[in-house]
Amino acid sequence: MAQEHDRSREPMGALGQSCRDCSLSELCLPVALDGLTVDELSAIVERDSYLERGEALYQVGDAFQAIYAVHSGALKTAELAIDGEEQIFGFHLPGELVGLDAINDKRHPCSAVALEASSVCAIPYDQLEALAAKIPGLQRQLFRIMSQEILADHEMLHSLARRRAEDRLAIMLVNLADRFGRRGWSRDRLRLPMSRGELSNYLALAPETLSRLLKRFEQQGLIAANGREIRLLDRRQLDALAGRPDHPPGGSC
Amino acid sequence: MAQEHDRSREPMGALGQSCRDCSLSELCLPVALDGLTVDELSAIVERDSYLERGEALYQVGDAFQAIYAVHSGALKTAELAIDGEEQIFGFHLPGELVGLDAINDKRHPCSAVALEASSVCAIPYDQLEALAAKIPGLQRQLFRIMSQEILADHEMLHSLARRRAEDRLAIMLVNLADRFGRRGWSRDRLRLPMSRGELSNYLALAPETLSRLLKRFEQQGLIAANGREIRLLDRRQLDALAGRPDHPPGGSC
DNA sequence: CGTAATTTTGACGCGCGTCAAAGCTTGTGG
DNA sequence: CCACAAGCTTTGACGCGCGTCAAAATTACG
Repeated sequence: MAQEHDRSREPMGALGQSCRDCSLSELCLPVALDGLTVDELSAIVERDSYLERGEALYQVGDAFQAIYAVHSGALKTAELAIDGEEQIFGFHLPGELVGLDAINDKRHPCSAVALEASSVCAIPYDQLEALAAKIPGLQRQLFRIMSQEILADHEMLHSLARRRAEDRLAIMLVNLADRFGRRGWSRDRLRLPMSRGELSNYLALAPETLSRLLKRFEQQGLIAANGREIRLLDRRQLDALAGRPDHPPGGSC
Repeated sequence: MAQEHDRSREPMGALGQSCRDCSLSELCLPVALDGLTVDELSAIVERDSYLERGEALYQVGDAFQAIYAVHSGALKTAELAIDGEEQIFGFHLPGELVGLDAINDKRHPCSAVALEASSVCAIPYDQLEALAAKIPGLQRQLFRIMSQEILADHEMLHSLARRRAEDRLAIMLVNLADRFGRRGWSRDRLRLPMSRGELSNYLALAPETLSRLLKRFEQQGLIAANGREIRLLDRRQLDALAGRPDHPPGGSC
């Protein structure tokens, strides 16, 4: 549960199915909950369920029963716009939570779909709420996580709305690198879990524009791209494009 | 998104200074908390503090101590971008909460400034958290409010990012009308609390573009604008532009 | 290995930002 | 109560970033 320990580059190490150290880290991480709490939390968490590429964890309008912690793989949340086009709301990497936006009206406002073979833990919301009422540390932690999501959304919101395409891509790349980095992967080498089309969709760009930008970044020596493999070669300049003077870990999106 | 109960159309009724029914309505409204809870909540809420136009409730980086419920007037939350430009994150109308994005790292990530003479109630966060631990209904309510904010942000995010200027303005107008409407004001006649510059800033438009759009909307008979007074003349068409088939209440921004 | 889907490349056009300047407010001091 | 200044808001002219359309090149997958 400690942050930033430099894990092996093996995705999940030898932890296998146990939810304790992987998927729940978002809940346990920032302020270490004590062992008893973690045990109680583990007790209500349902065993991993597996999703194939393209399989939905839930659909728009489904009744809200649980929030989910991504264990391995990656998900996208999306809805269909009026014109029938998919609109991607966010990507969810291992260790992150999905479904927080459904608490209010007890229905999922978007679908969650696996980008690749993935596994997730379900945390039944009723029980989580009850447990949070019993354990102040957990309640606090939940408030923090939600606050963090609100903040990250605000930042993404304004990045997307008023930065140029170039900046948005830089923001996205360092954001992903940081989020993978937080889970123990390399901070300057990443494998994108989403297609170019999905990425451009999320960034509100035409796929063509994204393609051209990646090429330009490569020509400028900022990155090296090979399919979904991306290496960040000039982190300082990318950070500058992304509008951060130094590089504190970014928010989630 | 709160749900559509039809209150009296008088702005604040005769409630005067009492925080009980006005500023805290966001906390009490959707699922009525019982009387005892509301009393306990009222007990920890600090008396209204008044802000003049342009006065800051808090600044970027200030220590987080309380969340605030807008009682009257209106606030904007904003930060200064790298280039020195102000970037407006959101507007906060009577009955809405400000400061939820500061829970996570105990510092305000943006400033909150009064758009006009305003009054707010401070709700000390430590005490709120303690009370929420004691009263499950309140905890649940807080989770709901935060979830709602996350959802509303997601919606605004994608509105701003991938809709045309025209659509964004329509979205904003119906959004504001709904939010005022929820507080008992007219749903087709509103007085903007923010300047054109602030509105265009929030919508990520040039002020000139906003001006031209308003003119066009007027020529098309969608609205009647006179300074900050706006009348929505063709709600159906505005909803269509905003991308809603019918008009469910919009999110907050 | 063939077919479909994805990604890349090029040509072109439009929406919206930018610059400049003219109204139009709002506030302050004489 | 008017004069002048310092905003705001509007209007017009112009250019560029990025979307759109079309087609080639590459990759993914049965």
